[in-house]
Amino acid sequence: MTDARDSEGMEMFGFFNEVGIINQLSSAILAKCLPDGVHPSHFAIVNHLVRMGDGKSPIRIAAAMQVTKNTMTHSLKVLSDRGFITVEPDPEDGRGKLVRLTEAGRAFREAAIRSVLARFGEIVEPDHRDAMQRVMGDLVAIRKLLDENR
Amino acid sequence: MTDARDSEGMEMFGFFNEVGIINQLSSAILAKCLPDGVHPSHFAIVNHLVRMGDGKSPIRIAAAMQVTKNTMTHSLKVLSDRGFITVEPDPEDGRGKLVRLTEAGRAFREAAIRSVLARFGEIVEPDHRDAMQRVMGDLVAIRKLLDENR
DNA sequence: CTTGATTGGTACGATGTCGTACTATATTAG
DNA sequence: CTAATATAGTACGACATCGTACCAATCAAG
Repeated sequence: MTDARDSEGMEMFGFFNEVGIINQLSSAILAKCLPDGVHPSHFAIVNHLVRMGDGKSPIRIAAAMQVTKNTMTHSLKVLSDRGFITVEPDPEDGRGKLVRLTEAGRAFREAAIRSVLARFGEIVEPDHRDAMQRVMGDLVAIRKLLDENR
Repeated sequence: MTDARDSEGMEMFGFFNEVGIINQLSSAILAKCLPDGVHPSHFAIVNHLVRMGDGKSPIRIAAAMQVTKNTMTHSLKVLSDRGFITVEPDPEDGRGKLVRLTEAGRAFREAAIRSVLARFGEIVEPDHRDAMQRVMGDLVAIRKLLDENR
């Protein structure tokens, strides 16, 4: 293995390392803004249903959230127990179910977003907003690449 | 809440979302390149010890890996059971321990890096390497920001 | 129509990570 | 020197996630 190859590889490791740490730290901050027992992944599901519309099947949500259907079954149970969603059989497909938001779910999302934006507003300065905007294009390209090679 | 603020917030969500997905997909790819039972976080510990030098305490490694000391205790047990490291009492501090790499640990790291670089070499093209290099500076700045506001 | 293959969902166990609580050692204050 | 505090590590339980296995319903081939 040549030195050139080695350093190329190390650059990739460095990139994924930074991404991992940013993900971990941002998730931790987000978690502190949510009620006890509500995980960032649960918030992400509710947020997705508000933005993309509810009445979707668990497996479609799982695909959108990039988790397995097992995980989605578990997460939906948590959200259902909290009263944030309802899960009912799909009348058009005996195998499927349909997930719908409740008013409590929408209210939870509103409150969570207010809390999270307030917290990140304390932390993130205009420079960093610019940086995020600047890198988005490249990040999306890299995400798509990895997604295609899953 | 104004529309302007809303879109700013959504941009931040978008950024952290992309970061989360990239982290998840890259970790999944990395995991497939490692022996059964060896988690990416375990590889990261061994890699860190090779690059930064071993003979460190668990708590220092935990800080470097951005995990709790609980998690590090567990991970070190896995690595120790595999024979990749040794964990011995620190002769200079009765509370502490010192972690050292074994030859098997170094060999494991070499093999893992070869395997991972080969796999990513199949996937990542020069465009993407450039993109990673391009965004590194901004990512480091954002990571440091979050780290300071932990 | 019947059979085989595919798909949506669940059950169970394993694992990584975290939070709280605890022990043992070290450090500092008085 | 003694007492209070801080630090390193472990024990235990909780939880999100995954992989394998499984069931039920749909779809496709004949």
